[in-house]
Amino acid sequence: MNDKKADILAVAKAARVSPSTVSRSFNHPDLVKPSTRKRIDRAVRRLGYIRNRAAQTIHGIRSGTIGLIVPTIDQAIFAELIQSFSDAVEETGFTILLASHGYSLDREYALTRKMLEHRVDGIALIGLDHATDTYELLAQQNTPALLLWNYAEDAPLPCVGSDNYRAGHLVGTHVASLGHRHIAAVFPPLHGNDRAAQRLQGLTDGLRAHGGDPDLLQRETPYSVADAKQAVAELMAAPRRPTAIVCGNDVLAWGALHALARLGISVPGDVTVTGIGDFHGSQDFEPALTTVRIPARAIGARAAETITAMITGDAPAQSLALPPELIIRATSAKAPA
Amino acid sequence: MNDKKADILAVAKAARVSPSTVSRSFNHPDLVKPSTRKRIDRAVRRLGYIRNRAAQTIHGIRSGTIGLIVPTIDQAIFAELIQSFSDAVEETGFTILLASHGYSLDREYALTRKMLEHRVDGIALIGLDHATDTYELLAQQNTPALLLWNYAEDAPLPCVGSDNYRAGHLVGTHVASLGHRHIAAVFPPLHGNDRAAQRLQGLTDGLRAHGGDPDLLQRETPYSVADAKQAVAELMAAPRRPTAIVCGNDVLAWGALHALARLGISVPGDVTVTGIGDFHGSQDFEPALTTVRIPARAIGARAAETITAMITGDAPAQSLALPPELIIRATSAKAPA
DNA sequence: AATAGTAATGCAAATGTTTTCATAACCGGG
DNA sequence: CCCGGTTATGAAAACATTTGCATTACTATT
Repeated sequence: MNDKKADILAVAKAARVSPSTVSRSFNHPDLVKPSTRKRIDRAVRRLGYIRNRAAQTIHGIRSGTIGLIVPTIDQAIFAELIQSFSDAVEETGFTILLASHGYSLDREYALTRKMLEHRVDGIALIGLDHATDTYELLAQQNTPALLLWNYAEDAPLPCVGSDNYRAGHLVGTHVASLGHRHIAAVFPPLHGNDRAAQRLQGLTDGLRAHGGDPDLLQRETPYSVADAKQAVAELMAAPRRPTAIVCGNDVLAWGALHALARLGISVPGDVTVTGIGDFHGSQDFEPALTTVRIPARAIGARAAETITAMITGDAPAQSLALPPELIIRATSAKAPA
Repeated sequence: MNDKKADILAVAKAARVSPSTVSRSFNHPDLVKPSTRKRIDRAVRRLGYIRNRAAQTIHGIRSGTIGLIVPTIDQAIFAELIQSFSDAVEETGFTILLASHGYSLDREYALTRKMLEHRVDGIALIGLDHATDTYELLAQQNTPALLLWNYAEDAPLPCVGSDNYRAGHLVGTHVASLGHRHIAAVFPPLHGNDRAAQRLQGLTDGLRAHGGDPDLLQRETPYSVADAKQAVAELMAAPRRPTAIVCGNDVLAWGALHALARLGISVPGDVTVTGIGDFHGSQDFEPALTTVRIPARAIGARAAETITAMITGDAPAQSLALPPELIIRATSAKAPA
């Protein structure tokens, strides 16, 4: 109704008390007499007053926001992570300031700055690999910061996530132990994506660890079912077909599976396919996908706990490893003779 | 380095100018002499000063944030929408304050309040169906508000999206025109989800419009591949099998397709399957999914344009309809005789 | 060299809260 | 009825900026 937005002074006047009392009635209700509190509440409702967090924030009071900077939102797995992080964080009253940088570490730096301008109470980044500027900025501003998704003992900041090297290693040994020797790796671009790079490294080490020196064909593919499908179709058209296709993530694996279905190639009879991630849907794919489970929901939830604890100072910053787990389903089998 | 965070006064002192000049050097650089600007910049860098948007905001300056409240993030289609909205919005310098309410309109109201406390410059909600409290709040605070995803002429606020009734209608007439008479509708829960409800209504109207009174079996299923797969498996075990399964969205359709693959039922030979949404991956599914395209990316981008225009006052608020489009691929065919 | 005009800067008030300290109101006991 | 002790409230300073107005410093013109 009123053109000007109601402020605490207007409420005070309407309730015939001082601004201080109104403020107290919000922040320390027990300090104000129930009857006046009621009067204030009525005034608040009548004027449609909404507290101004910006004004509180300049008093050193927490802004109630946590910055979350991700490479991209539009990916099954990050969506799941963001969801669980956001849920857990909201429970403690925080709101998320979200931004995505599209795998550019420079943009990530700029976004981090912007988050700090907004005086977020904490900030979470995906992965371990960030611009040194970003690390310096975070260190200097001493805003609680947390790395999500990856885990490494020697990370420069506390981190909550899975060891992606280990995830790759798990599929490497699995595939090698099934006797596969001609293997194609279908991975997303490695640039600015430490997760993928580590998985690939783990994979090759895992394959080698099992003895022999398997023939590993590497194939870089954008993150999409369509691209993976296309890539695998080409792969199978080549003279020397791989007997196993290991994919950098489940989406790529889905693409591979569709390509093979289209070509009438039997999975896992003729070729083995594996993913990494265990996204929604992989379990119920036909055939069900063998993959490595990265516990996205758990990571989001635990990360939220960790960062809120860092903010409130309730607990010291503490890294947390949520181990990946090999899940053998119906797309992997012994290599054909 | 410094324990206390640097403020504009510290910068002013370090650059031996007044705070006003520092402020101006940020906001109206043309008003300050290049040489002093340089001096200030050096001081800023040396002290690691970061502007405090909270302090600016209480001057009526925009907060530079836009609130986005969605039912859930962890869904292919919303993730895509959030991504494109966020990209477009970031381009104009805004940052997104994100929250999800899990299909509870009460929580949505509470979140809206919280966003207003943060003094977002604008606020976007998904769908047309909201608590009257929410509408009143928005009206009273006269914060620019926008409804995303759905389109309706008579919406109580400007909206940018697709007509979901029409989307349902498109598949209804398509399926009916193929001669199907025994049809199963696999839809998510309708409660608090006007999109799904409108699609279903459109579907039944579309089916009827084509003459005859087809036998429509309705089946409510949570939003997941697993649940849909299960539901369709049960559906096909029943004595009287449907010849077409129309799904409320593509994820459900994927589940249906997997169930049918598992049962060895031919698609589209024995049964037709349709989705709604045209998510990433539907095109490359094997067989490729017949669906209705809801242009999520376009909606996000146009919505971002619209709301930033509302905020800056550059253009009057304007609803925008992005029409859904029937995409016939490989999962739909004439009903078997 | 004085002056007008402009460019650059500083001063101080204002923004919407919270909080410390001070004061006023109240309550029961002597 | 007064007094000590709570309990409830108010006044004013503080928070980190921006901005209108005033002032100072230049520049160019006469």
